[in-house]
Amino acid sequence: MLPHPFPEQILLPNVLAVLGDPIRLAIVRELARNAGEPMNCGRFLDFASKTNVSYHLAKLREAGITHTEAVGTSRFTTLRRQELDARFPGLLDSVINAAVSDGALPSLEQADAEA
Amino acid sequence: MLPHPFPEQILLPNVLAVLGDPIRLAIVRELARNAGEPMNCGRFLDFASKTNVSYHLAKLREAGITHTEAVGTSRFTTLRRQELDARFPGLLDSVINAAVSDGALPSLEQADAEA
DNA sequence: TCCTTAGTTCAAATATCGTTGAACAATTGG
DNA sequence: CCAATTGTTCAACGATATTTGAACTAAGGA
Repeated sequence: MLPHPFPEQILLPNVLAVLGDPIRLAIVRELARNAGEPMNCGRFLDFASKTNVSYHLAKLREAGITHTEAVGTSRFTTLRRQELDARFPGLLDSVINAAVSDGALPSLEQADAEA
Repeated sequence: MLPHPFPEQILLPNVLAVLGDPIRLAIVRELARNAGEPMNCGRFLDFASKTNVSYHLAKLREAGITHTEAVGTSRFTTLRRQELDARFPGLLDSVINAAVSDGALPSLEQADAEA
């Protein structure tokens, strides 16, 4: 459907550069928080505008960090955990762990707890 | 001497963004290859021009990834391993491991073997 | 069919980044 | 003192990246 890089096309410098943005890091943390549950674009509207979230999700997908699938009018995004782990062992875990304990990143935790 | 951020000033998005550059990643890999041995700026001239290496080393230092100390006319740079490990456990290791097995990055391995 | 929902695409503006050469400072050695 | 070595700083340029609003597509429901 949407273009996704093959595992061998996923490049370390690009992955790091794409993760090196607060909004994208917040999205990745949110994707990891309830691992496996696919999330649509609207899930991240607290982080940025609709059009901007779309831009950042495209960056994540093009870097090979996420997988996005169209279902109806929605697009469900998940982390490409296994592929990233195979290509760069331990990298995603350590980034997520660091991001989870980073109070400076935008978060949905609180809003979620209230729901 | 030169300005270095304190550990609590080292920010995850910035660390990732700074690591997300092929030249800086090659420098970090080189610093890690013979861990502990401080290296001067000239050590990296195969990666970029003198002025450009200086620029990238400053980025690494300002992000808190490296420590640079002036000795005579040279400046010796090392990785801030312990501080980074304490702040972001496993991150540096996984990045270095991934970088080591990345044939696309510029390398000094061959030149070194001949020496 | 019409309207709403979900998200993308485009062009434009701004900002930031990477690279270069020239000029500079500081230390070392003859 | 003079010259070579080591590396930084500066201004400039070109290339990317981020952000925005407006226009657009596609699917679903009333």
